Amino acid sequence: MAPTSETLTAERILVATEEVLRRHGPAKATVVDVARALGVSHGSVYRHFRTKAALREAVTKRWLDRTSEALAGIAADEDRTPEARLRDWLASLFAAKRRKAGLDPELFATYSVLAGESGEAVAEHLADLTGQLERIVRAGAESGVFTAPDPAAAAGAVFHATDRFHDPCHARAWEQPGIEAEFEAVVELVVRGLRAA
Amino acid sequence: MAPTSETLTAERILVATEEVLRRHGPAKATVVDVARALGVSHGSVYRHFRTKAALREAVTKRWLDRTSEALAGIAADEDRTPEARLRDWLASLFAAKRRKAGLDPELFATYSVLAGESGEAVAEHLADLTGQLERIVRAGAESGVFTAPDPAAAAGAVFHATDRFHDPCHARAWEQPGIEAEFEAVVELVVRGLRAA
DNA sequence: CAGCTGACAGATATTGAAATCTGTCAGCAC
DNA sequence: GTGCTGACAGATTTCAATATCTGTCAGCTG
Repeated sequence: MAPTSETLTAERILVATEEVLRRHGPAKATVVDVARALGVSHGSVYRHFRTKAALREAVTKRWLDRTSEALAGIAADEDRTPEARLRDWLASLFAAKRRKAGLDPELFATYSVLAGESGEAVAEHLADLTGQLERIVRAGAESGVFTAPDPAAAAGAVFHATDRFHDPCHARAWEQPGIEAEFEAVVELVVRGLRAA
Repeated sequence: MAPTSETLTAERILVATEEVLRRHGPAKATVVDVARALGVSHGSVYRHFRTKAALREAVTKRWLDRTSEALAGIAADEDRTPEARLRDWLASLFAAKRRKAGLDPELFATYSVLAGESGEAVAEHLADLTGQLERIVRAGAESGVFTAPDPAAAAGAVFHATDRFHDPCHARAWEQPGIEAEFEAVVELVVRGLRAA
């Protein structure tokens, strides 16, 4: 790593940390590695992040936020019907997770470990995602195509019912044949459950 | 362990293995330990189980079968409505898992590890459970209270939609406050999804 | 003085030698 | 003969010594 002479910023540290995690994996990535990659002493890294855990959590947050952004657009697209948005949102979430897990399993495993450590960042991320779902469910309830006395609870139920297709602990199942059909069947069941009686 | 002079049977070995697993955990339980507990040489254990993996799989199978049996009664109770049976079945499965995980977390973790190793036994167990669900769904479809063109697929969807409440990888969530409400919301969504349109 | 360095203490990880385990099998005992 | 033993080879695990890492801070540098 060329020790560039730019100012050392939190941003540059995060980029370098991602690279170190990609190369070494979560167990072997050290703060010293990150400092070495940046051509600085490891003491300097601690000037920007109080602990190694904080650094890892910041990296995790960036990674999770990237997923949320792509989905926010679908949730907010008021031109489409709530059911179409819901199906698209769930399919996009599943596709994104599956693609990441399939393309670079080691990196995905790395981030899964990080996510397991970063309770706070993950909780925020999940709240963000169910918030997006709630927006769709609420739109459906208001236009009368969904029945949902409590849109927040219904959004949570939809999210949990599709856990198998977005929770990293099920990543191995995403490569199995027939997973697409399983996904379609669950989405069908969930959408039917939301529809106005 | 008293070296009883009874004949060495597969059954006795399995009981001893469960005890060793309970005491030592999955990582440290050895075939030598099992033999020592029985007061025999470890060569004798290999007379009944070809490999350590086979022994562990047999123990896992017994454990899984115990869960299935309790639920089979609910699924087969033709005197009750399909919806009542379905709700009861799902609640019983969740309650059983939660109780086991909460009562003795280490033992539960032990069996979760074993289950992760024993692909074959687990696949059979899952097929058994979805078979029970299919029986309930089919009864509902035949009596007209459920709409399910493909009862097997619908049963699979119900099972996967409730993954969060029976898959061991979610065990930590089962202790959190509000999990009961989450469960109720998902079951409600699923039951509504099955009901005749 | 603002930002960085590098040495330090205590905690954690690595390493390689020694101990234990898995799976086999020739032979003992009943 | 049937069922068990115990020694064995190769693989795996343990353990303690060694090395590295985390987090701090006094002091250097520009």
